[in-house]
Amino acid sequence: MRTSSSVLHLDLDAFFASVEQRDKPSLRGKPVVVGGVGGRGVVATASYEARKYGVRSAMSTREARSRCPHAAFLTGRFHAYREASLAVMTLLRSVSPLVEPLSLDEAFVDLALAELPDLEVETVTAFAEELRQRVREVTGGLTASVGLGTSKFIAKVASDLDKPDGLTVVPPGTEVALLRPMHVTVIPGVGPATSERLRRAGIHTVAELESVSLEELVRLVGNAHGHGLFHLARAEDDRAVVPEREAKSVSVEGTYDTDLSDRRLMEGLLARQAGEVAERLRKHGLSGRTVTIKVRLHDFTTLSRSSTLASPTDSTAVVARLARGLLADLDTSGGVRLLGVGVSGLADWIQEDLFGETADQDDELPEVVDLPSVRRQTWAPGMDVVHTTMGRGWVWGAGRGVVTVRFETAETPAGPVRSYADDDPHLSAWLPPADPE
DNA sequence: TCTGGGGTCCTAGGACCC
DNA sequence: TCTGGGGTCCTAGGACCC
Repeated sequence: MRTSSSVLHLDLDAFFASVEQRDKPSLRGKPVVVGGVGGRGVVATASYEARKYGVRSAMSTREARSRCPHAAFLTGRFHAYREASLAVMTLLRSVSPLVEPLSLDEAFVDLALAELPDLEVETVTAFAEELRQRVREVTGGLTASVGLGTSKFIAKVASDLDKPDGLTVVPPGTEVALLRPMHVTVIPGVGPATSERLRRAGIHTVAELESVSLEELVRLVGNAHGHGLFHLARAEDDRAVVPEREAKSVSVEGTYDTDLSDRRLMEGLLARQAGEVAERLRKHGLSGRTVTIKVRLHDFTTLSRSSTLASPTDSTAVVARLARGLLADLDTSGGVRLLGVGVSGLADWIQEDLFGETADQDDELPEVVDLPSVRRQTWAPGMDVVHTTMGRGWVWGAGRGVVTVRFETAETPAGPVRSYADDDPHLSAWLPPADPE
C-alpha cells in the first residue's frame, strides 16, 4: 500500500449530457437525456436536472420519458464525446505518463510520476484543484469530479463522494474508517447478484464484510471474487495504474425494435456486423481466431456460440461465414431481439508475421487464385492435402463455411496459414466435398 | 413491448495430452 | 483391465463496469 494519496480518479460529470448542454445553450439548466430513443432504447447519461426526476443511466428510455416527459431526448454524438475525451486525456497525460482511461469520461492518474514537490495531502489537493480548472478550460466548460487516495479503489470511492464538480482527498490511514459504514456495493465488482448473495448471508456493510473469513467469502462468491472482496473490504488494493491495455475482443451488436423471425434477414444483419467487426480489426492491425455470435431471444434469454479457427483472421468473408454457420445451430423460431458478432483471441501481428522471412515467403505464395492444377487428396483420415503449382497446402479445417489451409514450402514445412470463406472465389477449386449437413 | 452497446473477467465442464 | 492427476485449450454462460 502507498503511504501517500497519489492515485487520482477523474470522472467527467454527466458527460454526454454535459457535452450536449455545452454545445446547445438552449439545453442548459434543462433536463437532458442521452441514449437510445427507439422503442428499446436505454439511457446512457442523464443531466443532473433530469436526475431530479429519477432518470438514471441504464433505465429504459420509455421509463425516462414517463418520469420526465419534458426532457430533451437525444441520441449520442459520439464524435463530440470522443473529441472532448481526447482533450481531457491529453491534459492528464501532460501531467503524468501513467494515465489509465476507463472509458471516455473516466481515468486514473498516478501522481507518483507527476512533477510535484511532494505527495503531501495539501500538495495533491492543490494540484487536483488546478487540474479540475484546466479540465474546464480544455473542454470549454465541462466539470469533473476528482478523488485522491492511496489506491485505485479509494480514489474511485473518493471521486463519488462530492459530485458533481467536487474534490475529495482521502488521507493515508483513514481508508478503513471511511469504508466501514458504507454499503458493500461501493466495492467494484459487487453488483446486484453479489450484493444479494451477501445480503442473504446477513452482510450489508463493508464492516460486516470485513468480519467474514476468507473461506466463507470464497464459499459465498467463488474463489477469485472471494479473495478480491476479502482484501478490498480491508482497503487492501495494490493494483497499478496501467497506461495501455491491449484489446482482447472486438464486437458489434444490435437490438431491433421488433423481433426478427426471418432467418435470411438475420443472416444478412450478421454479415453486415461481421463486416464492421472485420473493418475495425483491420483498422487496428488486429486479427483474431475466435468468432462468437450473440443471440438474444424474444424472452431475453441470451445465447452465444463460438468457433475457433486454426489461425487468426481479419476477413469479412471469414467472419461472416463463421457467424452464419453458428446461427444455423440455434433455434430462433420464437423471435430474436438482438444479434451480435465478436472476434476474440486477438493477435496484434498480422498472421504472416508469425513466420520468419515473411516477406520472401509472401512473395513466393502469391494468389492461390489462378493456380491451374489444383487437386486435393486425403493422406490419412482427417488429413487432406491440396497440391498446387506453388507447393502443398494442408487442409487444417473445413466446415461451418470456412476452410483453413496451411501452406508448405521447401524451406518451411509449417508455412503460413490462411482461412477462406468456402465460397471465396480464390478458393473455389480447393473446396472439400460438400458437407452432407 | 421493461431491460443498450462495448467491453472485461471468472467459472465449469469436456477434450486432449502427457 | 483399471485408475491416476495436471495442464491447456475450447465453449457457454454469467456478473459486472461505464
